[in-house]
Amino acid sequence: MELKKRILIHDIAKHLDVSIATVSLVLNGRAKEKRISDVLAERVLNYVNEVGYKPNQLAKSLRSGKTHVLGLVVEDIANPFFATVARLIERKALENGYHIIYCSTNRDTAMTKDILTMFEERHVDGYVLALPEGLESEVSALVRSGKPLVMFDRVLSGVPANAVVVDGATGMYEAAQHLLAQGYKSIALITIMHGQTQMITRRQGYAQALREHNLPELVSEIELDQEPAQIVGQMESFFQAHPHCEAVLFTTNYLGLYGLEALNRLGWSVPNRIAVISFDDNALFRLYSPPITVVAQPLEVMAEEIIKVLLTALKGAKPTNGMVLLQLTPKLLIRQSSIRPSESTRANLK
Amino acid sequence: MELKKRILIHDIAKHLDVSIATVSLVLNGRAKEKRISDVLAERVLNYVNEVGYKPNQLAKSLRSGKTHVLGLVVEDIANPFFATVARLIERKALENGYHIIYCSTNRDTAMTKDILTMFEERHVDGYVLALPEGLESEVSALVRSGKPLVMFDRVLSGVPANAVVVDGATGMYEAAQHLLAQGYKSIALITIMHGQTQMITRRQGYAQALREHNLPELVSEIELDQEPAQIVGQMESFFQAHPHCEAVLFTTNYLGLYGLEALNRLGWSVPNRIAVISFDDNALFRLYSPPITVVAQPLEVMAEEIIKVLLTALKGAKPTNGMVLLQLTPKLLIRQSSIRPSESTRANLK
DNA sequence: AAAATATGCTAAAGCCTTTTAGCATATTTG
DNA sequence: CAAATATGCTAAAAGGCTTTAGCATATTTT
Repeated sequence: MELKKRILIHDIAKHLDVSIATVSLVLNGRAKEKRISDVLAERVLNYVNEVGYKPNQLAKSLRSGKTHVLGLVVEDIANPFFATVARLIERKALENGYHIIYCSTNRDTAMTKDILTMFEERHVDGYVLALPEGLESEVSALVRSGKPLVMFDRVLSGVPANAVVVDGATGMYEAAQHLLAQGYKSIALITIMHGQTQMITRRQGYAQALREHNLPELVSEIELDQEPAQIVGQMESFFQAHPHCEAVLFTTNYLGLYGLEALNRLGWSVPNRIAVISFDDNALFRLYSPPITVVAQPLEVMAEEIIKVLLTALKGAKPTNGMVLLQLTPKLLIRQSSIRPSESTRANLK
Repeated sequence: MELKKRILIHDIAKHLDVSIATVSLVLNGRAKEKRISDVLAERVLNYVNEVGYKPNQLAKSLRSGKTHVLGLVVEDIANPFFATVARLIERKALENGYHIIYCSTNRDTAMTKDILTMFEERHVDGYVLALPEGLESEVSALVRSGKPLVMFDRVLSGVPANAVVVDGATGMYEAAQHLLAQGYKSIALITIMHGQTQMITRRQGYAQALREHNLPELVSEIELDQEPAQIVGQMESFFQAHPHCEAVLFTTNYLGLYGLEALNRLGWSVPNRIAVISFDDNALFRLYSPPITVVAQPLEVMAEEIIKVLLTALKGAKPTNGMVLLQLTPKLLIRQSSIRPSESTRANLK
């Protein structure tokens, strides 16, 4: 009833009447280096192929210290931004023989600390991290330990680590300028309460644009640790409290979603009653009526660079090679939601 | 410059002047069973806590054969359906001390075969699988090997494995009935070409509803291995070729998306020119104008049941305990996109 | 022709745990 | 009081691989 026993390197060696070491060396491409004759190397390879021997990865890892697993930490794998980046990273990692083990933090610092510990226990070879705040010392320690590591989307302030981020300041600045150029004066920003670096820079872009035009800021900070319905409600209240508001910028895709829902409920039509721009593109924004103007992040490039940095660190032995800090430029995709209607249209709708 | 050496079980034993075995047994909760005195057990636990010793998971895994890692295979982690299920599974797995390693298949059978092999090499403790066709023998072998395994979303025909699926036939039947009840006669179905089981049953539900009303089927099968723009184009052609079509059912969320884009381009307004229902709910459908009627899958329950089945198999020793085949009932969420406009409204728009 | 070097391979240590068999000593039983 | 059983713990094997030091033999150098 038992299936045939798993074949071991020992069996290969025995059958070919060579040593285990020889088989191992050949299998790891160190035959030349270790002066195993070509003919023997080939004999080994052939037999291994023939019987379909696959080394036990656990044993390999235990001995070599390499697991060929990358730890991916995102805020929420169900968020299209992270899901898409994860998908792209996954593909490129796989192409290079690495597997992904992932966890969602849900912005919970304590839980994230556990996740990092678990990843360490599991001896992941490298880290791809989009972390909540409060893990500065942990990540610093990781960096110091020399483990390949890339932060993305956001960084931790004061932690000198490789990072691939998007220039949210410029992105938001351009978005705001686009609104200002059309004569909008009362432009709101809806952002989150946590001080993640990417949110701060996005807000700065908005602030600078308004400052240049001597216009006052109008900002709502949303506490995310509440039910979706409450968040929508909070936004409704905000809009109601600012009936003069003509345009609104959302700093993330999910805020944009909640915002659209809030505007729906209020019956504020877009863009007639209010213009809308969100950070971070996705299918919904593209297909919404009207299509939503967005600051699109270059996801593909992002994933590519993340993996590139990581692979370099994984291969290159140089420990203190200096950090890579890559700032990618987002792209304002102007769609209908931010185009000021003609006066006649507005009048019609009054 | 070097950080302090990682602490080993050996160090613990030495410091406490007990054997390694004792420490191991205590740490694995087998103190009682192996008659380690309570006082010693506590001494061990205290010291371990004090110095923060964490066993090397690789060594544990190698020795015990358990990795506490689950392999998750989905069609595309960037698809909101899979991303959401992944998120829910992840949470519950973590609660039970399991980590997730995942891969997207992209409907590529050959690549998926590799993925399964890799998972096996990595000695995952269990599998959660939404597979493309063509892996019947591989999965059968896995099942026979006794590895805990749950298929979800779809099954492989003829493979007797645990499975958690959604009753797409009933879901689509009800959706079609809803349209028929409103007097729609020419109802199209847009589905994919591949013969995945879940797609087949969804189509059957549609077919049965039409049959009961003696209405002809109107089906378009989309080949997914093309560019998005082409898919949209194909749907446009389909609609143009069937101008009498009054309503359309999409069998997946992404088909629904493409379909909405196609209808947009054609200028066919929903639901005035054509009623729309899609399988599988998500934020876009909820927020779209008009909101799209969907056959919503019970994602939370799904994830819960998947993990429940898996954990039972992981704990329970019984190898041939019989298979679990769970069929969950989806829910028709009627929104505006499938509500037949009054005659006057229609006339207005003519 | 002896010494040095190159060639081709292997023995065995090491990675860090878990787990089994079993050794003393103490207690109970007949 | 000897034999049986219980108690509390440990030595050592096992898990499957990588890697280092080094052993013969063959070839080249002085």
